[in-house]
Amino acid sequence: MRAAVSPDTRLPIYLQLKDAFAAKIQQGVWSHRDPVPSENKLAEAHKVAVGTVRKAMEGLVAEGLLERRQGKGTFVRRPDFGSALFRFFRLAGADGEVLRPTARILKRRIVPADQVSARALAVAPGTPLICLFRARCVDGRPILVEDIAIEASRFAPLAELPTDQFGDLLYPLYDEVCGELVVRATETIRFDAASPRVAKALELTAGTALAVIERVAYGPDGRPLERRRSYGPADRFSYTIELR
Amino acid sequence: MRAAVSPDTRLPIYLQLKDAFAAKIQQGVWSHRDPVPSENKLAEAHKVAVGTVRKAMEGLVAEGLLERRQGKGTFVRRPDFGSALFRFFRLAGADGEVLRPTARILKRRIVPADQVSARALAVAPGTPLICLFRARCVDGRPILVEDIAIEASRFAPLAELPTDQFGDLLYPLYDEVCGELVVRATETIRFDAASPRVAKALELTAGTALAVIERVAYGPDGRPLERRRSYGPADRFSYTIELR
DNA sequence: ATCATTTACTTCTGTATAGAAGTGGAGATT
DNA sequence: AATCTCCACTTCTATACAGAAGTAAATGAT
Repeated sequence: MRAAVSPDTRLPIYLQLKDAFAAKIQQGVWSHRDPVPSENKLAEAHKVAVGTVRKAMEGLVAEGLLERRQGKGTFVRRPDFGSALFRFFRLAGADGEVLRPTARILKRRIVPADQVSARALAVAPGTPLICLFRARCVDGRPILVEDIAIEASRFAPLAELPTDQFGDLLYPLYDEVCGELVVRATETIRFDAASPRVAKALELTAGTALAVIERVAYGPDGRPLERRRSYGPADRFSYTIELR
Repeated sequence: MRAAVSPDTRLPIYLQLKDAFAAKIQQGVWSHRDPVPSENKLAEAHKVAVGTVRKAMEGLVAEGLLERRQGKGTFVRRPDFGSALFRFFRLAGADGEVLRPTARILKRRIVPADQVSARALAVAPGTPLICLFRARCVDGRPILVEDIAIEASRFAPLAELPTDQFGDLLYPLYDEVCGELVVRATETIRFDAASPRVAKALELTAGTALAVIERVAYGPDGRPLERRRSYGPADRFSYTIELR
């Protein structure tokens, strides 16, 4: 979120602290299993008052990077976008149970980035990308298909890994196999008619109305890691937001 | 958001304060043009420390009810949903200028609430509702049409007011003419094919893909005030969200 | 008259302190 | 062995105070 390149004196201390803490989280110095150092320890270590540490923490909590539990400690919150996409689509079982969609890689190619992908991923046009075509299924029926593009050099292991070993969730894979952590994403929703390729994968007829969700996922340093276009039938789409 | 019916002792002071302040905003005691009382004044008035007032304020700022400006004061932020709908639709002028859509009431009826409307508005089925059919236009061309339902008893003046005097924005009208203030809303997006009635009003052919945005707007006491269904052409629809 | 300074307000930052409240383990009691 | 109490730790609430920094108007000098 924050650039955090400059040492940033002249910024308030609590903001400097916040950046410092954010960096620790990004670099994995603060893991998500055990608590981060206590407010007292941090205050002492940085030679500031506890209240200042607290204020820095509060910012990170508000941004969703940290989570506080009274009596226990403060923990790194690891975001889980794995199932986030399915907010958009009604796929509750008949009795309202939570359905765990499975994933299958239909195709994997390595291609040079075109103009659009290059800009989305902030790389030079022509940079080699790993492009995945993936289906998300419930009860064996495809609900969603996705075009995924990641930079080949950052995700080299995924160019070789057998596609049937990718598992259902990509972001944990990115983390474990490539050391790339997704902390943030933007999504844009629009509507379109199904192309023959997508229609076939979704077992629909071409021209059917689709919801298209275009996501760009960012790493802790703010650089885009992945571009993903998800296609699903428009009549299953439903999304609620809250305005103030 | 908060129920705030109970006097709520045993809650932390700063939360009680927050509720108290929220009530002041809702009731219009704190207007949106001049600043609310300063932290010092409020602390003195409520016999608490300034820091406690501050913390209460911070909550309201986070919720978007207040806005602080250093050196000047703290102000009530009046939400403006008037143009919010148009976040969803690309209607930038060729040169990126901001377009001010106009509104025209096409039809007004008073009908008893059906099951769905009744539940959305939290009234008994059969309660008289004012139903408006409205078009939003840019350059004289309809971009959006809306079905609007409000409780006739709460909005009685609008049953009589000539429809050409409604103006372009409804919420200010609700406030000024009926004393009903919208502070919050939820919107649900889905996709559908155009019915003949809507298609005609939008000057499209029936069956065209539409984006349907269903909004329920709430007053300060948390009661639903308005139910609104907006229809626009799907190919102009585009919406971006941020995930964390 | 115009410009600079002071003054009086506001919110913002930072420190220090005290005790409440939740959590979990060590040790005593039953 | 099971339960209870106490203790050491955590975050949370609340207070008090000092000075920084932004804003705007009154005041004074040129």
